[in-house]
Amino acid sequence: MSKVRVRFAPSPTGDLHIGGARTALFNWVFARQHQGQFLLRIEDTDQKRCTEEYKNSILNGLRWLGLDWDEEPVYQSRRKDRHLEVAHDLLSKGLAYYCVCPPQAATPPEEKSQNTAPCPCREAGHVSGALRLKRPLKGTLSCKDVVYGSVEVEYAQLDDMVLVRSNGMPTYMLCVVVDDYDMGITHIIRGVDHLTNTLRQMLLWQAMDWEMPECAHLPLIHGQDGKKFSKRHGAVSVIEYQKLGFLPDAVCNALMRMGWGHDDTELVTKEEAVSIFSLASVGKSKAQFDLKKLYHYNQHYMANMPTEILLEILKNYTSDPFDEDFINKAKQIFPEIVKRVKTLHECAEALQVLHAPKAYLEHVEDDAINMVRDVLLSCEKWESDALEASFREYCLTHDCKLVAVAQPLRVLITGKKVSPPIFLVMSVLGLQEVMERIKQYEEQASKSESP
RNA sequence: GCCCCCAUCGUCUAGAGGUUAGGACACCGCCCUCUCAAGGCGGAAACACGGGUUCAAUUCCCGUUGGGGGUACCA
Repeated sequence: MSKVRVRFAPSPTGDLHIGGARTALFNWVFARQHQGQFLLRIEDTDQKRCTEEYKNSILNGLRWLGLDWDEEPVYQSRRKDRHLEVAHDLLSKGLAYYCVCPPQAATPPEEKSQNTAPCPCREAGHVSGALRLKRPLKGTLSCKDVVYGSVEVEYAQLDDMVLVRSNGMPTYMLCVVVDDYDMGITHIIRGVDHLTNTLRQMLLWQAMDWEMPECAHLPLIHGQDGKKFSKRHGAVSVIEYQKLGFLPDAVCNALMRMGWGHDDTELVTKEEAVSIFSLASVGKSKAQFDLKKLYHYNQHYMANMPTEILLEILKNYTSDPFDEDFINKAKQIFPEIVKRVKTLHECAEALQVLHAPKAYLEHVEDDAINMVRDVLLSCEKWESDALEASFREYCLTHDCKLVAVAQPLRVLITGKKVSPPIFLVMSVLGLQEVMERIKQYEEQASKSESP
């Protein structure tokens, strides 16, 4: 087989969305696994809807996911002359004809049932209008899809697709085929929503006598209600997931597992997928995007990432100041933080224990404060285990449970009812900071008590 | 309307002509425990329905139902 060349061909009419990202990912994995090329083609022929911003957004989305592409992206809009050249070639061969019928966009669905009769313009010999491809009228068209198997449709069910609009602009159908051919694409991997398009485009490949690439259609991704994944289902674009604090590895893993499975493999990076992926093992049925699972993957990848790297990512993610002292302390409690958070956002929030609390969610009795201070001042080693031992000893001699002192302590130090292990937090903060926080609590408490 | 496609726990999926139908997320219980997590153990939870083929079908075939996609001089 010739060297694998696949492409991802987004239309820059919006950000890179989940479905597109999955298509790109599968193409990327397939290309890498065959030491082939993963190419990009920007389908920007719809002048009205395509923007430079969206194009950049899509490219950035791909970069963020780590889906690096080979060669310069192809811009479909810049290839108009070539598209027209092919169209005229078809015309001169008698395989296309000009049609002067009015556009059918407004045809009501109920009138479309008998819409397959050959157009009279086929033999009329018009010299202008919309250029249509002359399809065979009898027989069946068969597409061998790697995922879906053999898909057949009667030629009669298809129409004579427009190659060039009456305004002289080539259509998507023409552009795609010409570009795929010129780019030397060997495998077309895209969503099943293109299955019918593929069938129609085959006619064009045949008319030009070009060898059709292999096809693999991917099942669609749907939202929780089973409907097509849309804005109603929350975040749709990968950029939004980035903003929510997800890691690219987590998003890729979630995407990888939609429409594809490999034994009991749940955790798989795109790099790992390269060695075990197979187009043939892609499933046929739709998948619903599950946010809960994405949270789980994200927690996994955060917890398994080297602290330094994750801190660096976090630094870029938040606007919080990351001075040397903060980073130093953060590193110490990180192993405990990372078990408790599912996103970068939560992680940054959890790290706030390193700063004095701004508010207190519970009241602490004076007795408890005094007790805590006494024990703390009696501690000789300012270290997590030693601190805990001191408080345990206190509990033993005073016949109380550790939780009875740990909770007031937690509130005094963090202002919250939940936190990472409080003795660890204290050990990282240091005696002075801990004492200051207790003082802060008292000041704040006395302030709110006085009228 | 017409054409095409799909159908395993709530969700993502594994699976094979004969399995106690497996895993993961979520959920519930227990353990652990300074809180919350994490972790450990356990639990509930699926082959859409009806016909065939077969000694045997959830698996193969047909139909029904349900869902999805397409049906443009959009991409």
